[in-house]
Amino acid sequence: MTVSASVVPIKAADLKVACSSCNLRELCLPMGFSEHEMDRLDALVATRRSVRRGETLFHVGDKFEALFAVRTGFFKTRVSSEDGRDQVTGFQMAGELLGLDGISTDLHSCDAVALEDSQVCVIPYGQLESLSREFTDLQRQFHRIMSREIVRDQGVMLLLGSMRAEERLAAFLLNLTQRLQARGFSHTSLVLRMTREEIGAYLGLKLETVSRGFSKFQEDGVLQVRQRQIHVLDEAKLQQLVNGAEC
Amino acid sequence: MTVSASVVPIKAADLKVACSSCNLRELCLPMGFSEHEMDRLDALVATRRSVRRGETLFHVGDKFEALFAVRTGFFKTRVSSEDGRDQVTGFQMAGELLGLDGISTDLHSCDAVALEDSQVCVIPYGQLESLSREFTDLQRQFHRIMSREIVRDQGVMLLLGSMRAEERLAAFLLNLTQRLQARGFSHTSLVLRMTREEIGAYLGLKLETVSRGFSKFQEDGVLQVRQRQIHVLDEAKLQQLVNGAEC
DNA sequence: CGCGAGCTTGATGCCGATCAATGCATGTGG
DNA sequence: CCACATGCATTGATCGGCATCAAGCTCGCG
Repeated sequence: MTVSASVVPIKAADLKVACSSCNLRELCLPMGFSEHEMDRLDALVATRRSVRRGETLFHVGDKFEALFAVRTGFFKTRVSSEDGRDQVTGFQMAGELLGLDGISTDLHSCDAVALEDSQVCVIPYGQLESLSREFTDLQRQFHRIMSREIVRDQGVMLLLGSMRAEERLAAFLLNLTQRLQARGFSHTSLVLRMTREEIGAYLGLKLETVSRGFSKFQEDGVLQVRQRQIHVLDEAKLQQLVNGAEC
Repeated sequence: MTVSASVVPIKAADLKVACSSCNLRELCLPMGFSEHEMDRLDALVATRRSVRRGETLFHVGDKFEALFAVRTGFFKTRVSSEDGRDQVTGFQMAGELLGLDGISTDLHSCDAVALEDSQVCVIPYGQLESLSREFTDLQRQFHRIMSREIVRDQGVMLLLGSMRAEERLAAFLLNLTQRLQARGFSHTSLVLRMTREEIGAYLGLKLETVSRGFSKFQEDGVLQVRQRQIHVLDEAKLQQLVNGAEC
């Protein structure tokens, strides 16, 4: 696995960035752009920022100024209730956008926490708005990304509102493998970047239930689980589990 | 295929509409616009559509062409899993926007169903995009609305993932009364537009649990419930219930 | 080596689902 | 007007899935 556990000594605000040469350009904001548009985007996305494992990219209440595109690494976003329970609202990997929640009130409404040492591209929001008034394709792509997030959220609501523990876990794993596959990784083998507890906080389950789920899947020959190393042995059955299939 | 509301006797496609004279203008898309901008928006939002109670404004898979602003009436949006379980993803009232899910793939990803006879303003999406390239305020307001939807969804995830039945119900009721209050209605008295089953499908509960919740609140002197007519007797306690308060 | 964070596994209990019966309001046709 | 059907809501009894509580276990790391 390409675990870039490399220590990031510099705070890294001035690294040269170029969407046009980024290997995520077909997944990220510039999806399908012409060369000219890509150049303009390069001017917009001028800086990167490094975030160490365990640190937050932004907190609830922070002023919103920019969106962030994950370049390397892995994040979770989370919201909390008054009495301290948190809900993980998503896990973000390379090419995915963070910070859309902040547009609404100019303040972030969730925390974004790096689950491993990560780098993000900083997209100053005011400039994105200006540029998207000029470039239809950028405007369109940006709107699609926001809408996609809304559709994703609908899926999570369906999961949380109507699925049983094992169904949720199966859906979670399939979603991860599909996104990893889109990034050129195996769709049968993955390393979880988050703890059982974080998976539980995402799926509305306790960590013990998540753990039992993994064990059950292993017994049933659906997965091979070794700590955070997961091998999908029977993808079809995993898919059946997501729907209402009995065993 | 798009049966939708085509059965409506008065197709109501040619009614004259004007955001500038709409009493929802401070809640809806044109929030805070200048007179000039309002005129341009009037040109954009040229038609209305009527939807009868029980009919759908759009279905999963319908081509996305326009957003809809609720003018009168009440809607629910819902998504369904393979095996037929549905999740209600939201309830929309006057001044709220429907259809944002469709931008992502040009196809709607949920159903929007009228819970009572309703009217919506039709906002052709292509035109909205064009106009928002010209008017910064429209662009900004539109982005805020999408972002607000994402933030709302985070709140629903928190509810579904971490709250108990009565907390969910209390949160639901408070949310409704607040939105009604913003529209000039009483915040202590409301008529539910949806069945217990629909509330349950939104909150991830069965209708019996919702019913028991109402009864419990009534016993505790928090609510007075008579069918769908609700009176909030103790708003503070309802608020406590939303947080983790033992009672 | 020993510590601690994270994980697994078992025992028990509770919340909400399920099953079932009844109540209540509205509507419809005789 | 009544008889009856229908859709929605309430309430009770029971059941089951997941939370909770409680031990150990594993592995990475100082």
